[in-house]
Amino acid sequence: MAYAPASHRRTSEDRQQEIVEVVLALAAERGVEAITTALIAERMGLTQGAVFRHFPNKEAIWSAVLDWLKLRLGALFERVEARPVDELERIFLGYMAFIHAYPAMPRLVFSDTFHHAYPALHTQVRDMVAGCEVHFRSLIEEATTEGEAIPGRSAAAATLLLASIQGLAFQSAILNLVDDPRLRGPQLFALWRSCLSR
Amino acid sequence: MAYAPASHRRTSEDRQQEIVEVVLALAAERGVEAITTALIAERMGLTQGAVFRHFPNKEAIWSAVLDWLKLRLGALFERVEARPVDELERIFLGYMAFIHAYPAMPRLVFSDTFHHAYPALHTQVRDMVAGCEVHFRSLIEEATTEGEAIPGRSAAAATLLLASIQGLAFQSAILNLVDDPRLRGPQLFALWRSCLSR
DNA sequence: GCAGATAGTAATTGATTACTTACTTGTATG
DNA sequence: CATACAAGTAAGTAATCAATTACTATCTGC
Repeated sequence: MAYAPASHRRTSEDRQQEIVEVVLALAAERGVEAITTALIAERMGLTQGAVFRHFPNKEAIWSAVLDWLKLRLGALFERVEARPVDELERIFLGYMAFIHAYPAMPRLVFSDTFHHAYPALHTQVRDMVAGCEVHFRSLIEEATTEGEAIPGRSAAAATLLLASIQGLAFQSAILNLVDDPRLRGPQLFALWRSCLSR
Repeated sequence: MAYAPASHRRTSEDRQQEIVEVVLALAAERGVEAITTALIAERMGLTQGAVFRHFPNKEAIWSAVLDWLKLRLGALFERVEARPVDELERIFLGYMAFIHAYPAMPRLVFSDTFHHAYPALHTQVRDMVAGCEVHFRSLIEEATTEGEAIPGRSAAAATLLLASIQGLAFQSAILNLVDDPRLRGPQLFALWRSCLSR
């Protein structure tokens, strides 16, 4: 009777992907806090209860969103440039572009609420960030062996690079203090690079 | 009958200060999300309704907490060192100490929830951060005129310094990835400084 | 074409939480 | 000492929201 037409009926797999997309869009538009199962359903043209046909609970939704983000961000870390410093610049600029395209990511990652509500997801995020720093450090050490960076600075340099990414993400996605982080990227990376080799 | 003894009765001014302290402690222990008026009251040995004798609503509580943080952080920006780079180092290390002492600050400031729920407070935080960057930049320009920094880098250098503070605050207060940011401070500042003067 | 299985609805539930209201007690002051 | 006010209680309210339940329509494989 008041049922949606047949075309509205999709597989659970499709709906799961759709929910992830809707959550990313809603987080970008209205923030992480605003995301309720009712709002997700409304965006999809479904009723609130239908959401729970595709995910057992809200934590599972966040987990799927996190998986999606990890997949996308993970692609950024596949080696492209031969020279390690070029590779670091590519990743840095890629991060800026990602933050710009998906403000939901920093908003989710910076959400204290999120980390307290879902300890398992908190651990995932922490491991992701820690892994990123390790990757930076190994690239910097590679640069050191090639004579492009002076020795003994790789740990601090990796921390500085990672922290500056996070700080810019905060200023962009949370504070709306910088409209497009991509514009700041090249200048900032150049400055960071100057403290590597001198 | 079940009333608290006379000693428990205090002035509203005292209670306001007490509520701010309790909120800071609760945010440090259990995160920003966990803070409810019932929990605040419990910590003070009062009933939940009593909280609203001292603040008209929850936004006013957050506003008072923010005022307290601004007062404390503001003190950090009073000029102490003669040489601008020393002054920058003092502020940087002071920030690390503040983050360590009051994890509630980054948790509040990074909270997307907070910024969406209270636009007026969001603006205050944004202005605080923007002001901090301006202050950094003017100190760096001062260093430039004294020949301690090469020209044309003040804006990027200020952004890099501020962003690295914010990134470390995130790693410390949200991710629990670094136990004591004060230990990382000197090394990071030294690295940042090296890119000022080349 | 029929028998599951599955995606959907509609309504409800139970927990949480900011805020209110009516009343009570302590305290300072003239 | 009386009294007015300020700080507190106790109970309740209205709204929100994740999750459940009982039922229904649609698709798919045999």
